[in-house]
Amino acid sequence: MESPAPRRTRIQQEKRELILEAALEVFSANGFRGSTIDQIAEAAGMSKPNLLYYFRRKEDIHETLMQRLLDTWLAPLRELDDIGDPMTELRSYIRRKLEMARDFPRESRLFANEILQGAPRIMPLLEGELKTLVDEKATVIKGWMRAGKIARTDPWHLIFSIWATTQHYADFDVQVRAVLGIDRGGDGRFEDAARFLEQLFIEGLKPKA
Amino acid sequence: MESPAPRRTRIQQEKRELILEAALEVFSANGFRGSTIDQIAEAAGMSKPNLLYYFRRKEDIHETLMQRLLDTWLAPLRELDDIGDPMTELRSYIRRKLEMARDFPRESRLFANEILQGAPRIMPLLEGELKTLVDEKATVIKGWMRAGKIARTDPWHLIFSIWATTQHYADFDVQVRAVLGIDRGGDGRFEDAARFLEQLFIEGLKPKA
DNA sequence: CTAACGTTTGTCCAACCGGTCAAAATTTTG
DNA sequence: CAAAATTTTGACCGGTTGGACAAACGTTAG
Repeated sequence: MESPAPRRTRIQQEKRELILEAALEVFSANGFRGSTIDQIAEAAGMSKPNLLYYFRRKEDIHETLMQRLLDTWLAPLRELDDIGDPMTELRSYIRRKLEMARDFPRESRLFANEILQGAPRIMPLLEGELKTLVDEKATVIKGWMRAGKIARTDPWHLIFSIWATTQHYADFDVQVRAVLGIDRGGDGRFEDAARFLEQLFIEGLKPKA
Repeated sequence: MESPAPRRTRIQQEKRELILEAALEVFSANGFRGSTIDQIAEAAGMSKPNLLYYFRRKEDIHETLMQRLLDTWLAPLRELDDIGDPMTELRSYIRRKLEMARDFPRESRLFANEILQGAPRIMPLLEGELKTLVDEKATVIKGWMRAGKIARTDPWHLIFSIWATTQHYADFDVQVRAVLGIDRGGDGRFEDAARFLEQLFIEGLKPKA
């Protein structure tokens, strides 16, 4: 499956890292087809042929980026665990996801771009790894519902709604800022969002009687 | 501002419509830069020069599409009115938005694509028309809160969360279907989503004591 | 010093893409 | 029918882009 241990020098590691950082910047702002190798090379401070020495094809950069992305992107959901108090667990999950939207908006946009285009390069991962993980967590949530800890609803759509509301602040950032205006669209918007989402989900999921 | 009444023949009207329909299909699937005039022309069943006879530049097609889009896209929010019961109004708004995600996913994706790229072509509209409309509706919602009809929260973020959760089912459709799997990812997913969102928002916004 | 290896760059190419143009085909009008 | 106006197309152009390549540069080890 994977190229077996591509044995790389320290310089290669560093340069590849530099390129990936530059590519994340460029891809997330312009999409895959909207980005050129030249742009990435310039952002990484090297010539185009030099960049192509480290990544043979434009697609290779994108692929490497996507693979790394998925791991870190799903980390918060993996942490959602059965041991703590359900409401607390959900609140932390929402907070962590919102923090990721705030701290890693480029990653969020890269991912959104890929899904919007129909996920041509990561469809197997969605149907495999992602589905498995979500199904597993849905079972956990169902347990909480059966135990009367949170209100009964559809766990899958609950997860979707958390993804949607939190990632919205990364993917639709320009719209959020435009609507909030100069005064309310500053750094405080994430705290406002956190307060609102916490209230919405906590109240919306309180077990009924 | 606008070209004054471009006096078009019936054929021109029809062909332009045909092109716009084809362009919506192509743009929403590949983004602006990811789409070629040839693709659109082929989807519209005509040659590239012929298409360029009706729209001089690729950007003109996109611009026309975006202008039309915004009107229909904001219609549900415009309908949100002060006269009815607040909870009923909000529930209808959510339902209408979700129906739009179901019935016009291409429009939703076109819009998402534009925002993701930083909204280069519609920024003025976001800061102008859209912000004005949202501010106006936020005032209405604030009135409901003061009257004790719904819980007190941030009206802007409430609107954002409705946008995010409903449009998610259009923009991230492939992911939703991949995660739900064959059995649960069929046509019923919108009804499940409607039920879940209704519960989340209704319970989450019930006035406290 | 020099051979070997890894790195960097200038140059080039073929494919693609947005858009032009003039001529041909078609439709409309008198 | 014939002239005028509109619509359609093939051929073409200049700029961009992904990628190839060989030569140059630098570094390390014998």
